Amino acid sequence: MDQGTLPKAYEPAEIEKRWYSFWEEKKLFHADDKKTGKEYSIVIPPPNVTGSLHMGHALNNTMQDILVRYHRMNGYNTLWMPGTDHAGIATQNVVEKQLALEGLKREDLGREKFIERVWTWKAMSGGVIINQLRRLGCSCDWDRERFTMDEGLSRAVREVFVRLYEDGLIYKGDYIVNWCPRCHTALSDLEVEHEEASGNLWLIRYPIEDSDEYVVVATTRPETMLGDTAVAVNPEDDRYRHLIGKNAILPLVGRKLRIIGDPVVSMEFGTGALKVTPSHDMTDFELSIRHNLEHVTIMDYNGRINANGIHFAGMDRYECRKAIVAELQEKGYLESIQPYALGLGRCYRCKDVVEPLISQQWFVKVEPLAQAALKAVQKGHTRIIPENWTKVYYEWMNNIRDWCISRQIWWGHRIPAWTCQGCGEIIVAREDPTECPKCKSSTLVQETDVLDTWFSSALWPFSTMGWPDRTELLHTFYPTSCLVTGFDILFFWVARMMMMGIKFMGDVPFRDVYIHALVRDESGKKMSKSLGNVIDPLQVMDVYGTDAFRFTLSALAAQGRDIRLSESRIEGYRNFMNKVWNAARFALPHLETLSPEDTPADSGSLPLAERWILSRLHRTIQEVRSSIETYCFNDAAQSLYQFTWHEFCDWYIEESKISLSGENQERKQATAATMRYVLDALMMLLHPFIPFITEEIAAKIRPERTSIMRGPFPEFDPSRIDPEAERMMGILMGVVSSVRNIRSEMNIAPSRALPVLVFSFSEQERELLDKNRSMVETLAKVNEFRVIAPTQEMEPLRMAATAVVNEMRILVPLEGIVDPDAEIFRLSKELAKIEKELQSVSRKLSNEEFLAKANAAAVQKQKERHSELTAKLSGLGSGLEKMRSLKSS
RNA sequence: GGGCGGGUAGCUCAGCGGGAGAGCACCGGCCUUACAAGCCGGGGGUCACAGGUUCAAAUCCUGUUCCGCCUACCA
Repeated sequence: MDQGTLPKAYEPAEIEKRWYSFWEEKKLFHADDKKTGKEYSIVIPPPNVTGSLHMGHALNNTMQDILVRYHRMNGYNTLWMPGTDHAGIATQNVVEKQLALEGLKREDLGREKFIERVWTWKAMSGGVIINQLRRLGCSCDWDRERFTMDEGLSRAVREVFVRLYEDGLIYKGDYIVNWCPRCHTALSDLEVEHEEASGNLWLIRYPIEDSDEYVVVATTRPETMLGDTAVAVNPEDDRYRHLIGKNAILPLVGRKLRIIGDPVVSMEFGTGALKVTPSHDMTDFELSIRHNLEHVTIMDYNGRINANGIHFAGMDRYECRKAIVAELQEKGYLESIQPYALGLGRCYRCKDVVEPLISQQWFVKVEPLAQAALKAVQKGHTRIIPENWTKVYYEWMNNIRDWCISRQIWWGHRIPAWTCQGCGEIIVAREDPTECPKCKSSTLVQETDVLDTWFSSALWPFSTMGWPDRTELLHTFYPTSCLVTGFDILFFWVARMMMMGIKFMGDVPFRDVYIHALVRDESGKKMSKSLGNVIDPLQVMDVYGTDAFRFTLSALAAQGRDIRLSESRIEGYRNFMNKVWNAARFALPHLETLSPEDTPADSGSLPLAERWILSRLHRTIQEVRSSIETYCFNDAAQSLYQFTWHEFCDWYIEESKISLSGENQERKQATAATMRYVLDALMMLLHPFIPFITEEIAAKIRPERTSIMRGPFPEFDPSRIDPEAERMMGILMGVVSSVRNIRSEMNIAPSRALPVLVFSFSEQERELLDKNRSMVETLAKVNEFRVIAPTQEMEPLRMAATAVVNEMRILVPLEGIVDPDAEIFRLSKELAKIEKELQSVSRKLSNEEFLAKANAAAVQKQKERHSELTAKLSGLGSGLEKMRSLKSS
């Protein structure tokens, strides 16, 4: 309670550090393995070990922390499972870059040494992002931290692979895949990023065998013609129908190409004739299966032309393109070149242009898994929030293609499959086999490929809890309560967790999936290093503090809309932290006289301001609770901001100064008790959003309490809702505001006290004003406050400014203070506004249909408005008239 | 090509059937001892455009247009 030492401005750095280590030390993040019946659990979307905290992480984890802290405060046994992802390609790339600095390639080390090197790297740098999450205030159960490559999780991966294989859901074969010539690995469809690029459409003449005719094909990749094995046209196409069944001759190469008819060929595009390159194009590959076409591979894994490429062999793909075009031109095969915007596929890791290539890969047959995952959402076992994403989810699940899970890299879970050198048998096993079960040969060669990183991530909700063992943890916390994630990994990750969870746990992995927005820069662009538009969350936290940052993210996180983050917004919420801090600085010294058990009395026996603030507080409690429970974090943040600043600080604290500095001990006590109660509740309400500052203040409010992390979160108490108090405070605040307005518009110095005269028809109102006169006097700086019934003579007031509140007429005598022109101007402006409003209300009320069809409450409301506006109009109107007549006399 | 989201105050965005809101910026006045990172007051918007439904539309429906994102085998 040493308010003297509280700095004037909130200084987050030391406080954040101190509280975080306190929480960890006291094990306050710990979840109990044992089931209590009231459980809440979230598994973190594991960030890449190579990662550094970016805005996406910050948003994602702030929301999780809000949910987790909220539930923990509400008495739930709450688990937030943390960990990191081994991020195959990304991590391998990082370490390879490091090696490159030493002039080495991974091949120079060999597989084993290289992997050792990656582990060393992980030990040194893998904890960075975890500590950054701590910095953000995340209340994860750190003792349980997992890594997708650790022993337990690797066992889960292996178990899943074997079972899927045994169930016939994993197969190996030669298929066309997306190949990254830079990373030397296959990529799944999802790992290819599509972008538009400017290129050309080359039109090439293919002569028809035994004729003078030729057919013109269109291509964006002329070099692939070396691998053509057919020409396809649409069977409906009158231009080409007669050619189907004939042969074309591949220019430069001389190979005979069958001309086939297939409906995939679009008649509108290009020339309507398609060159078919089964080994280097997805569509063509499928055509080749349908029409039983030969495969000619012309490119190697480095993107260079191989021996099938006649004299182009050895060239790089782009070099070859140039050479081919030149030769086609020279020999008269090139019909024309048209500029064309084409879709380019790039590797999501290294951004190199992906080549479709045929190679031997492992696949998961996903359709049955996807159908189950789809049904689970349809049946409501998992809710997707906001709902519109369910449609996207269905769409994808229905059009899903088999998942290529093998990657030709070294860092990852090695595929548990062996080929017997003796008989060729493929062995897939949980334990490393020593001999072939078929021919007993002991020369077994393990698959060199590793699994797609997302394969292990797909198991995350149960592998982290100890599966395949039936652990108590799984029993207690699976299915998890909620998954919080961005839509960018809906397919990569969420969909696959659904499939695997249902398959291996027999239940969905989470009850809710909350999909939040993306954080973009001010102009709406995705933040990326290459664009140079990233705002670094760590820097933001350094400058403005973690709480301010978290509150900003919460306040901006409206469902279904991306966040454009601007620094001024963060600054605004930093100011809010300061406001909270100073409210506490004000309040704390006044709470010293209270005993620990003092609480506000029942609302019936409290002074008006106390009844009012308690009523407002409980409305806020209700709003915050329901907003968090519906994932409307921005609404919760807004309610809290509004209540704290514009009700508690602007009005209640200001008003409390009167009673706190007064002589009435009982009144003083009531105010202090209420203030402590409200401030304390406010810290609890704010805690999930801004955990540090609230802990610090809460500890000063009640030093006997060690932490508010375990709650209790304030309960809504309907008996505190007091519409009458709200109405009466509304009147008083209206009077104060109108006097302040007159003062400001009339250019009267704030230091100058004013006399005020109020005419009210209502005895109850007069009593209210009379009883609370000190509030008006203090807050509006009034030195003489008279409240009278309108029957009494108003004449003594020769010149006064007029305001109307709730049918009360408020007069501020201005004689000798100010130029009447100013008042005439002010009133005219105000009257114009009211007239316009009154017009629209009158129009409604004179509309028979409105009266007949609108609901009663709406009509009643308009009637009330009408009388209020009429009173205002007449009050201000007569003020204006008087001002005018005084002026002219 | 298909799908989704969005166009509301100078900027960033809430609101999504009955009186146009917030933060920042702007204008005027205040160092009123919790806070100048503050206090008090103020100005500012045919809610993209056009139709329709309704007693009533920023809010619901249809169309147009512009922007963003996702997805796709038109080479």
